[in-house]
Amino acid sequence: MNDQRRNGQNEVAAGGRPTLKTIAFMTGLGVTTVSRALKDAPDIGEETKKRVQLVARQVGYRPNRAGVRLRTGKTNVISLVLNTDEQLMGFISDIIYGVSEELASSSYHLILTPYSSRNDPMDPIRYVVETHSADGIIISQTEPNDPRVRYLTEHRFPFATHGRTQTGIEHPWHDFDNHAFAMQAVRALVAKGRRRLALLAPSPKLTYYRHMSDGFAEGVEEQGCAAIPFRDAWVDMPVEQIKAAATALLRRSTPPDGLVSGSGAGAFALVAAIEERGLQLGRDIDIVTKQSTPLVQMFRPQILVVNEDFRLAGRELARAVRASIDGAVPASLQTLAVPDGVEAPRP
Amino acid sequence: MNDQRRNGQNEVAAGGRPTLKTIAFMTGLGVTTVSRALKDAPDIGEETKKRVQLVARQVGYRPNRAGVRLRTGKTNVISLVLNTDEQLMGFISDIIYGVSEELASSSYHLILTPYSSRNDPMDPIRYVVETHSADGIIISQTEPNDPRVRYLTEHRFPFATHGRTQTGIEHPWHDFDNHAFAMQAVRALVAKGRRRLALLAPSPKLTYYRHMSDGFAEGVEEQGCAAIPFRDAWVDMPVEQIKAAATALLRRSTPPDGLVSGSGAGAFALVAAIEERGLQLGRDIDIVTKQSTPLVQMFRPQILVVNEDFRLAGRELARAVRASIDGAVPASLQTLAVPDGVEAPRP
DNA sequence: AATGGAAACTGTAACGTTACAGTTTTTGAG
DNA sequence: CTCAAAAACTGTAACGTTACAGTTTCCATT
Repeated sequence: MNDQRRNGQNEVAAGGRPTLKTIAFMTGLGVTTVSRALKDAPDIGEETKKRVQLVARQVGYRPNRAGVRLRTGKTNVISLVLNTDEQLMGFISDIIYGVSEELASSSYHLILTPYSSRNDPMDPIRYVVETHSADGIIISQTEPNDPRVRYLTEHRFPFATHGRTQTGIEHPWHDFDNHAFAMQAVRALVAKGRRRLALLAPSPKLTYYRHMSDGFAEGVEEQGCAAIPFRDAWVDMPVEQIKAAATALLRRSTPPDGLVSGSGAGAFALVAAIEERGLQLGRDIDIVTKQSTPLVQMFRPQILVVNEDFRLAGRELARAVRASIDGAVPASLQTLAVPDGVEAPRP
Repeated sequence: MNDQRRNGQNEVAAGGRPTLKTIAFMTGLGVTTVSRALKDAPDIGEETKKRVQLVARQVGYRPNRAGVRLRTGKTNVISLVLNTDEQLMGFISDIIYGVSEELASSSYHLILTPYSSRNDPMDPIRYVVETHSADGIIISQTEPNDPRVRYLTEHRFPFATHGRTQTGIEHPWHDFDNHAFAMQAVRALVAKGRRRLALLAPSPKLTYYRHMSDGFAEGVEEQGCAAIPFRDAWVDMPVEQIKAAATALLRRSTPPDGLVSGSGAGAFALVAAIEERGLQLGRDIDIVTKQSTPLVQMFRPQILVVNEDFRLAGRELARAVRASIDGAVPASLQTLAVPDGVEAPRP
């Protein structure tokens, strides 16, 4: 606390952590030389570099982030912007873990920037850009005409999105091929003899709503079967509501005999509605669902699943922002995860 | 990039964000005065404070974090240390959201410090303390004799734990009363006429394993019914394994007629095993489970649930570290969430 | 009119780092 | 032997902030 003695030449940084000054004193070199030696600059002698690096390791030197940040403006931070109103979105933790995994081997720290739907989704974005509290941003829940993408592009602020946009802007993104998923799902259901299909899609304001809906429509067209509209239900609403909508759907005079669910949680609601109605999975009706954890599948082995790997998404997103920060061109930072195909029911 | 013109007096910070210097120039005051005026110091005139604060608002001044951090040593960051190997731990995102909520109104940023079980759980802790990359730490998965708690206490580094310890150290924590949960569960099952009970508990190395097991034992004793050991299965293992263990349990010559599950995911595995065996929930057997999302309950309305609020946990933990950083005594920063009681089956 | 002291304000230095513009030493070409 | 140039190294300043030690101004008291 009260560090009385001023150690003029600051030898070993009385008690505190070692700094460049500490190493400079120990090696008899200048602070600048030490700094440059540690970053392997070309104008420092080989022998000197070795010596400096050895001493740095011995004293456990770690550059002071505040010093670097103040001097260079680089924060070494990546911000993950999240909507904290999400219910039940368990996969968020997988994305976070994926991002963490990818950043672990780098000098980047991961910072979470939350926002609530009650506020403007632009708020957290503006905050990060204006205060420069990170070098790059990862955003999710991308919309076709996403103002965040426009803003970040205009401000030349590095970012990557989970999901594509239709802004016409070339930006870094990672996405799951929901078009392919829906088509595969339709084909798998038709292969099981199902002819009247319905899709539990994502919220219409998100970009991938179109992808999945289009894939579904294309599959139905290709297979020549019927598409039954699934009204007023999206994968990201509370499961009770999905269940209610599914119950209504099954009560129709001509109910579907095949369902496609855009999320694992949604599948639970569908199964619940189906069984409450006295129907039997695999006999009267079939479900193909996306899943990120084997929960549904373990529970109802008859269910058909397509796996979506959110950890991978996290890794790809982190990789993309990093490259973007390093100046890579956006077009080279777009990756699409292609689904493995529909997994057959378990024995 | 190449900012040629040196603006000696730095009026409005050529293009960049405003700093104290900017405001000093605009008000004709000294930088020190501006700094002190903004933090409402006693030796600045009222009139001056008003003027400075007005100008600061007008130009959108935000203190530069790197500057503050370098000068004062305060990072304004709180680190949440997470094990990224966790499978299926959807509630993690709720804790994160809770922490975020609590920090949103403060100057703190939330940073995630991940680690893998393949490494030493001490690594991330040491990293944060040694590099001082945060002012406080939140840790979870607390063990009875947790070395992290010892280390942080020895280093006088502010922290809060999700779960208690048996270290004898007074430290800030938040916990759910798992003892009470287990007792309530037993009573509810007995009230339904169940007499042979088994508990799906957490991993024995975690502190709350004892709490839950003891509560269960006490309830069984109180109600004078039988406890059947649930071997080799814990709530945090893959659901397939839990299901397998549950299946084995139900095959015993004297199977349980009442089950207590320490997690919502675990309950799914139990239901799966029960139904696969041809038993019917609510008729042949009952389950009481903790849940953080209404997934299980919506799916099987017969199930009895006790709610655990992880957002609340996140908020309490954030509050505790914050207070700890501000110098509050640990004993005043310990909160126990008492369960609301067993929720009756839905109609 | 002198003086003590409170109130209001300010300049300097320092936190740890790196860009820049040198300076010294060594090397080798002529 | 000179001298230019390359190699190796260094000091200063600055990033934005705040602690500290002043300094100035003004007013009440003697």
